[in-house]
Amino acid sequence: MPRHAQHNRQETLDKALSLFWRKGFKATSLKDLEDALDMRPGSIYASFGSKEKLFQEVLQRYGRQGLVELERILTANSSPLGGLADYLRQLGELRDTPRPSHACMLVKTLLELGPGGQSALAQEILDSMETRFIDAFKAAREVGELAPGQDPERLGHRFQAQVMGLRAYAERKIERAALHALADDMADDVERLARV
Amino acid sequence: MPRHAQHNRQETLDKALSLFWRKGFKATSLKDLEDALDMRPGSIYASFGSKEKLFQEVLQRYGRQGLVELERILTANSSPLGGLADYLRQLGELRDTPRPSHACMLVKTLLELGPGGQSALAQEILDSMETRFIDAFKAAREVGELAPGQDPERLGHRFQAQVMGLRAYAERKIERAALHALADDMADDVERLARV
DNA sequence: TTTTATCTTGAGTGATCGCTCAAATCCAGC
DNA sequence: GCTGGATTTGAGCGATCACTCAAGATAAAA
Repeated sequence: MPRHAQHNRQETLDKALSLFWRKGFKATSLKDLEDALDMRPGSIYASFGSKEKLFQEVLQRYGRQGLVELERILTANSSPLGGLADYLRQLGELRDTPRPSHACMLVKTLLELGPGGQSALAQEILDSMETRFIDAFKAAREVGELAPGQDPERLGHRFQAQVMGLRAYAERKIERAALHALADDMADDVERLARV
Repeated sequence: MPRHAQHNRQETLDKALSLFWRKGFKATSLKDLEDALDMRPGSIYASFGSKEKLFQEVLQRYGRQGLVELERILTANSSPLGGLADYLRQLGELRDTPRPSHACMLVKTLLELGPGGQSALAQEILDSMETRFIDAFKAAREVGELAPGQDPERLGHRFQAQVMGLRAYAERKIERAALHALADDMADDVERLARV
């Protein structure tokens, strides 16, 4: 009996993701979304409830993709420190590919909406990322790759701050090569943690 | 014959700075400004021209204050690398004092308004900060504090990215002590560049 | 073909946006 | 006290905001 939905939910979320990532939450108007999603306001609200709920769903999607990508890189390298270094080097290639924004959407959201309320989900996802970084440093210690005096928690916080800085830096008008150099310097420092 | 202005321009700019720094450009409405500045729309527009021009003027003020503060810390330390390390350690105290936001207003602006157009001034000021960092590293090299193999430009980019990351990190719900530890770790690394 | 449950439409809601301007207000000089 | 020129006021402008809902469109079931 039912008429089937004309829009694929995942594709629609990807279009919204691109828009929100580029313009931020407040600067993205319903009009913008109508055009990008090729949906009229009624459909958007029937599907997602509100602009805010749509944004949360988009954030979830962005976060899940980011965590998957991180996991991919870490498991592709048998060395935990090497995996973390690879992750940084890959961020150095940010400017090689067109993207809605070079900065991290989670950080953009955190800075736009403040530490409370609406950006709570962004912070949760950032916490997940950081936890994964810390786990990698713990793995490095257990494998004997990391000097025993090093604290995985502190290294994880530090790594997270570096990633946030690198990606915010990438949002500036900067040359491709300079970003590569910056990311490589950071990656080299991570690998320098390995005891020789 | 003229009636003298009722508002002090610098004090007014400071109030606007607090608001814009906390809420960002788009989320700060004229109504917010009217309340915070205790001015009616006509006065605001007579004094500053537009919301955008007011924001630019506020950015200038923020940038100048930041550059002065950086200069103060660098010149207070006879060692260039020590001065840069001090700057980082002082950022570790961000959460000890109440502020409109713990994140850097220039980075918030860059991420909110994108790399083009309206945030051009924010990028210029970030460039000035970075140039000052690079000059400090150059000074360190000339004093013989820095190993000759090190490139002041790259170190400056790296330092800038670290500061951006640290301050974005500080915007998260994080404990005071954790931010101190993070800043100290970064500062120690800068001082470790000194040849022993 | 008709029915029916679901999805989509888009004109229109009240609220708020940045902003304007004629009138009111104010104070220094006469 | 009066007057002239600068400042301040605030009602209100058109545009846009997020959002609603009655009506229309669609396709599977009867």
